[in-house]
Amino acid sequence: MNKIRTRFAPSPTGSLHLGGVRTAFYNWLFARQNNGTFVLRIEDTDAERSTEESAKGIIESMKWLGLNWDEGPFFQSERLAIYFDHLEKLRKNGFIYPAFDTQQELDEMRELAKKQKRNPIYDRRALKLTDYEIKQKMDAGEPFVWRFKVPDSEFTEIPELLMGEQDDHKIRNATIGDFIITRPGTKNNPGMPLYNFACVIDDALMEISHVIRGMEHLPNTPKQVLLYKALGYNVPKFVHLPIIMKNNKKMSKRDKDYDPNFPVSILERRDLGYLPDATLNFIALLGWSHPLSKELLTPFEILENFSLDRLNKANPNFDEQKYLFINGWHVKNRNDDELVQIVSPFLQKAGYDTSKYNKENLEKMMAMEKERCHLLAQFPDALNFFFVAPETYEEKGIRKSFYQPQADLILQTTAKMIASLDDTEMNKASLDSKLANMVMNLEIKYGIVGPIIRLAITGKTKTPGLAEIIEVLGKNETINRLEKARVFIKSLPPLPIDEAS
RNA sequence: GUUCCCAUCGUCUAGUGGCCUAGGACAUCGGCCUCUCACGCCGGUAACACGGGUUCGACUCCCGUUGGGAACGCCA
Repeated sequence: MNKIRTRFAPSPTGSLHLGGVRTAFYNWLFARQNNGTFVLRIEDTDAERSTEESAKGIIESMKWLGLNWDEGPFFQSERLAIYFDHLEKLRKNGFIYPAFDTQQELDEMRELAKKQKRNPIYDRRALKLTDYEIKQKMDAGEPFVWRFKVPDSEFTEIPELLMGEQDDHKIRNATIGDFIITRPGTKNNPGMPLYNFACVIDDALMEISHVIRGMEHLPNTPKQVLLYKALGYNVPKFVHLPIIMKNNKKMSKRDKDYDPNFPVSILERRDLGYLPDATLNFIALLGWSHPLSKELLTPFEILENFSLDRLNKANPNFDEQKYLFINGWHVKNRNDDELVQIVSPFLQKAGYDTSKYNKENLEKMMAMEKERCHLLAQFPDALNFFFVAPETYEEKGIRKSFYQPQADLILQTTAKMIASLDDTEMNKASLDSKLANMVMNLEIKYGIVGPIIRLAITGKTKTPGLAEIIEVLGKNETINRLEKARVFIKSLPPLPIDEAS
């Protein structure tokens, strides 16, 4: 059996998007799983739209995701000589012909076809040109493109593994039309190869065994099959993946109509605090399922269980809530020290001085918040009180807690209790019992005491447990904040009568 | 419009003729846990688009209808 070789072949006309990630991932999985080879190829024959920056972004994205490739990255712009050799071969063997039609003529043809309610198919007018006419036009320097002459045979068979009938499906050649394989050029200045042409040559030369790509390429496939055959190359197997939908239309990088909070660009997701493993996990599930329906998976578990015959054919819908949920799961399954590494940049970006705390305390913060934060970008807000003492207190909390008649007493008692602690008692376990003791002696319910202390030291009503916060915050800082809150409470105006109840 | 593709809870899906009074997950709604929030746990609501066949039997096979999507570029 021949070796499995797959490829990911994006065009560098923008950042890598989530749909592309799935294509890349499936190709990567299939290659890795079969001990095959995964090739990265940048399809940059469109000089106008391609940018070096995009290519770099794609490569950076692939690395960040951990989708390592074995060969490449190849750039099509560096392989032009190869394409022109093949062009010459096709020309010699009579598979292609030059067409001098102008843009306007083509537009008119399309217009007419639309009016006649049929598919716009080239009418082969250029084929009627005599050799003499062609020579004259070429010598005169008229620009032309090369068109592939679709054979008269009735069908083109596509070796498609996923879509369509179980048997290879067949496309009627009459519906294909003589397609263009090069951009306009002149006799001495050949035009750049077009997608269908360059792609086939590269896939053939790189001995790609399985072309796994989005469904939008299905209509290109019969043309490409024809090209493989004309060139005398083996036709690979094709797998056309259903299209990922968002709000009932194709999720696309060209669609400028999307919510900036939910970017399609993978690098932008990374900057929002989505994890590579989570992204791969979520995206893998858009069209594939684990044999035991497991859904929270590491890349390794996906690799172990992936198979082409568990692919789904219907277009999946991109569900942000599920992506977020899966990200949250991966966040809370990270080790605390790993989290310190990846979360610290987010804290620093928010202006917090992480050097205020040692590694151990930073890890404790991660432990406190990792079950609460689904995105890395949520950590700064969640941990802000560790870096900045509260300036204000949550309005709701003030009414509910600080207006309690015993509030000042509670804070005073807490401050005294903390002050009495020696360093060996500044840990979660003893703090928990000291706090419980104190509450017992106070003869007030923890449900009242807790929120008051919490508000005083964090300014917030929703935080992790008190003991762990105090442990990390330290003795002096905690006492300072308690005293500051007491001052604040004393300055509080009396509660309006109608709210006093 | 033409060609092609697709069709199970709101969403992602399991299901390859009897195991299905259709399973799981997200979301949602109750409850438990609890110093708050979150996590976690328990439970509820919720789907085989429709119509014909084939068959002893159809979510599963066939045909049609309807619905959705993609392509129709001298982009990839």
